[in-house]
Amino acid sequence: MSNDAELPLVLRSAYLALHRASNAQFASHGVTADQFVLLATLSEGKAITQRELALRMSSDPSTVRAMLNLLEKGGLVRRASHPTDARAKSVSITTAGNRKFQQLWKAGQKIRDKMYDSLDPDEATALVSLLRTIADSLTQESAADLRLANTVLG
Amino acid sequence: MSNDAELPLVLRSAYLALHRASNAQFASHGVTADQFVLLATLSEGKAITQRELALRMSSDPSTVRAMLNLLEKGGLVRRASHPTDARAKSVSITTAGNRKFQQLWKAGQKIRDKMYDSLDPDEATALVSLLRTIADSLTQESAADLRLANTVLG
DNA sequence: TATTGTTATACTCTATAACTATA
DNA sequence: TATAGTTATAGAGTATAACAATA
Repeated sequence: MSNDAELPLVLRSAYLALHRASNAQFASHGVTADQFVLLATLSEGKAITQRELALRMSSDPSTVRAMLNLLEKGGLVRRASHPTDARAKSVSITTAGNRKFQQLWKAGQKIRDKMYDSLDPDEATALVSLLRTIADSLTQESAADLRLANTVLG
Repeated sequence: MSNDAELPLVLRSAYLALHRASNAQFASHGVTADQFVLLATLSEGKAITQRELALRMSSDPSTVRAMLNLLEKGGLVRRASHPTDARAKSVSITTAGNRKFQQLWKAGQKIRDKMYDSLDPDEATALVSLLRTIADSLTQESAADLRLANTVLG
């Protein structure tokens, strides 16, 4: 195995460390790390569709639905019919959900502090920027992919 | 939500993009992204215990066991009794496992290329280093944690 | 006493495919 | 024809606790 593997592997181990720490921190609140991300995505207040929610939190509609079912049971989230598109649902966070999110945000401060304290401010900025670049490189269809798609589709 | 959330969220989205791309790429080989990491960890050839395997791949013994059961069924991995510690198992990759790993390595090249091509060489180096720092900050017990443990334990 | 691994168990996230109802 | 969401279903990873064997 060449050292090309370094970046993927360390990306994985950094994320898993974050994910574990978050789950441990949120467990006593009855919420998972991924559910926290969903609540955070809704916490700005605007109602969005399930599809958009999935997109924004790097998930997929089927997974989001399973998560919403759990969160709705706990009264943290609400689904209403969409005002203009009868196919769509309009998902929003409830008052209880917002209260829960505030608690979770506090509970997670220790974790964010650990991460940011380990870096200089400019390093943190650089890291965010580099991670965004990586994420984009993996989600954008490459030129080669598009050529292939055109070939296949005729 | 303050912008403290940026780093955790972009770390998550970069990792999930990598994880999805890897799973998609490896699916036709009948292997998951996480199983690939397990095989990669064993690919250096040396037999290690399940506990050490779990540690090295940022997993836990129970999960590793479930994964080994799957991989052993496929003949990619082998468990033998440990030479000096009768409690432990000695896990190693089989010839078929190594062959599979070579295929997976090739199949994953496209993904690694996408990541590395999006960065300057020095940016890639910096990113690896920063991610390592983050991962360490989250796995090391903090001074505060240790003080707490001492208090609790008396 | 502490540690390695197993067993049993449960839950969350993930994902695909077939379906409906709308657009 | 394409899209939003549901349903059914399956599998993979995660994690905890109780246990046996061994250190």
